[in-house]
Amino acid sequence: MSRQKEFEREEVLEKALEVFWCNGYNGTSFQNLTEGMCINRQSIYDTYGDKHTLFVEVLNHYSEKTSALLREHFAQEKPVKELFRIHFEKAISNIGTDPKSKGCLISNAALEMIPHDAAVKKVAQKSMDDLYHIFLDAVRRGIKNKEITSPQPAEALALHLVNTMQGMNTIGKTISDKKRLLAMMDAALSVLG
Amino acid sequence: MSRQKEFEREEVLEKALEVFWCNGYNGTSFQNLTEGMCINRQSIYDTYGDKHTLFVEVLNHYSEKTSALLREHFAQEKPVKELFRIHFEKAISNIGTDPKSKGCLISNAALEMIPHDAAVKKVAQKSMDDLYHIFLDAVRRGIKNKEITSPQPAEALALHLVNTMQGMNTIGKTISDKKRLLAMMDAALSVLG
DNA sequence: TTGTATCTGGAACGAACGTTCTATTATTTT
DNA sequence: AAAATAATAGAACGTTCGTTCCAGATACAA
Repeated sequence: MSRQKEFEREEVLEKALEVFWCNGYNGTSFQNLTEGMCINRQSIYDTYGDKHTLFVEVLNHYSEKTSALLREHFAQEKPVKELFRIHFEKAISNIGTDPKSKGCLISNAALEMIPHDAAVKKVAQKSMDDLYHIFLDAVRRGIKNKEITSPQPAEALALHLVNTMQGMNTIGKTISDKKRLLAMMDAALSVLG
Repeated sequence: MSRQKEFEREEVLEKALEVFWCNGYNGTSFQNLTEGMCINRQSIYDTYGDKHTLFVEVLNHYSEKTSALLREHFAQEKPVKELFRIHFEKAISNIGTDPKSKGCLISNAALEMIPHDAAVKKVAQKSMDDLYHIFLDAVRRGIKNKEITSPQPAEALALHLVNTMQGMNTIGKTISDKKRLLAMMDAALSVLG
């Protein structure tokens, strides 16, 4: 019939992700995209639609990828509290290391575009909900194992941990001292008992 | 000598604040500003300089105003844990009520403009540091009073509370269920002991 | 080979952007 | 009255934006 696609849809999507992640939505121009994605302007429109459509697809891709990784992480047969500790430590180690301190793409998009953008809000809600339920399952496991002794309900503990993650995304922009962040993490995790 | 200023510098600055708060920096056009500030385009340039200079002044103004209010709040002679509870409850009650869920202007600016904007980063760092020290003083008071029994160091507890505030700014964009947020707050505050 | 679809480069579109300039009117002090 | 500053309105600046159109080169299936 016809010529085949020469680039992998997903592969190029991740390049777009990188560009949006560095500059935000409004801060990213189409020229930034063509340069970063290494394909022609017209090919972007043909394959992904306009800028906003592309951005929403990028958000979805990012959300699904990070959720899958997180599910894998919490599927490990280790003590739940250790799994949380490892996860938070990873997040902290990214803060100072990442020279651009990009943080979480979804949170960045949420703060930049909600409440003006319904599509972005929908993705962000879904992503936040995924994160919440992964944490909630882990917390419930910890309670069942009697690892977690806090009298707080599992739902509240899970949401607290989600909140702690999101908070680190913000204060990581201005605080890069890992010792302080690790001590803070200890305090936040001490809730679990 | 000459004609007097007809508008109050600070008063109009707060109008600019409202506009930036609703739309973010990149999302705010100069036309938005002239309409929102109710003064002429040229008067803005004459009085506040260009868009970016104006924005930084707005950020500083907001930071100083909120810090002063917070200092007042924590100067009250009430149990420290109650003061924290009241403060967090206020933040939560703003989330659902505020139809635009604008959140904290500084955090929004931080996530939108850091790491590209050094001036914004500086203001955000100062603002975060102010918040931290107000919380830290309160925590220390609580420890001295033996209200706070947690073995965690005061610095870690204070940073944890700052982090919880910042986190709420993000998850408030997607979660408006106050019952869940209040339960989360209970979990976060339970760290204090 | 022919038809169909893909990729590329470049030009062009109208619109919006931040900013500057000019001209005019208004208000106050010397 | 004269001088100086403030405020207003409107036009214009050059850029950049997202988007569209076009023409030609390329690749593959029928």
